[in-house]
Amino acid sequence: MSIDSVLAFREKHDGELGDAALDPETREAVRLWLRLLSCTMVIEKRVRRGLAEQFQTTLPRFDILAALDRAENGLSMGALSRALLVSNGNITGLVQTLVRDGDVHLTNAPGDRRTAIVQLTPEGQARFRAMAATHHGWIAELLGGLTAADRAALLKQLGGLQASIAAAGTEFDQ
Amino acid sequence: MSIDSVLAFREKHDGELGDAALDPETREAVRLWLRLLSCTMVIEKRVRRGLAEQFQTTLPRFDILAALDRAENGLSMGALSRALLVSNGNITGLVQTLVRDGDVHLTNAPGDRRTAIVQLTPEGQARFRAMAATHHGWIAELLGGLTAADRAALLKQLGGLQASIAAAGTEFDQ
DNA sequence: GGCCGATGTTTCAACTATAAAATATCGAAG
DNA sequence: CTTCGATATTTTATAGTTGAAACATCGGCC
Repeated sequence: MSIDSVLAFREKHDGELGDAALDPETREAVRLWLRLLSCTMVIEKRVRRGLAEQFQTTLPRFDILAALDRAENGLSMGALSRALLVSNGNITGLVQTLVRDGDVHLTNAPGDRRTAIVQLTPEGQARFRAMAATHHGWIAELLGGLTAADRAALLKQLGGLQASIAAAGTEFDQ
Repeated sequence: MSIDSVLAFREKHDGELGDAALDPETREAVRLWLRLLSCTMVIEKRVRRGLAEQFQTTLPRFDILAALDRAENGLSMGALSRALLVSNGNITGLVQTLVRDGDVHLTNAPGDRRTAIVQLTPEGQARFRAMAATHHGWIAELLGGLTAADRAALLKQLGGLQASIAAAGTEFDQ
């Protein structure tokens, strides 16, 4: 199945929720959510496939390397977990495989024997930067059909969505 | 960790990719992709948590029920796989648990003994519709901070993104 | 010094997910 | 009819993912 046919299918069924009586505002919100999800999943699939085929690695491993490359002096397990929005236990397993492969190494945080600091090895950093360049190319390709103005507008609207989500989140907390 | 802090972290690091020399257009495209991913993941997490806590079910199972509720006369395994963008083998396992729980049943396609047709049972449909109503409420809540105009604009822009992805996809195919 | 709630990490069971190989059936060409 | 490429599904091996429980350590408080 091509990416085309996926989008065609999604588009065809987009919004046909079978909800007899549904407030139009809610209906539109759900429609928006389904489209957001569809876009994300298709791009994610493309990246996942590329990482597997060209670099024999996986997206979660790549994500960890990316987070570590951004951080100057490594990150703790907990910080990685929060940065990538995944559970603590998940990070433990992923970091173990990265240690095995020589991409990262673990040290103790000075003065706190609980926290383990994960850092890129030089080889890990080199491997990551090669992958990142290719990865950025895929993204540029997938998003290349939009004009720079389109991309800027979408970025801004998504910023508004983040704010909306955050506002809903604070309501839960109270 | 609250949803707030997730977004705060993502926002803080958004775009800081550590890529020394990177074409500004590509850099912006990657920034857009990260923000898209962040929004999707946070919403998905909220839905996943709600389904687990309030209905003791999971997002993939809900997705299958939703696809079947949309389709009038059931869907084949393959059609479900394509509709949900997941692998065939995955569908097999998920449908098995839904059959066990009495939400769906399987019949043979008339005239083709290869294809199995999955259909909602009356109980499955009733359970799904109750969940869907609550689900729509969560979405409306998370997206409620946007104006109707914002949502419409975002929907349209994401349509453009789908077109861009599809265009990139056809290039791969050739 | 010793308790003890809070914090950081790992372990565990259950579930999702994929690609590739295996199985079953179809349908048409000979 | 029967062979054979194509299609639909399941099986298998490997990896990700979660929440909750278990474990380890911290840091204040008495």
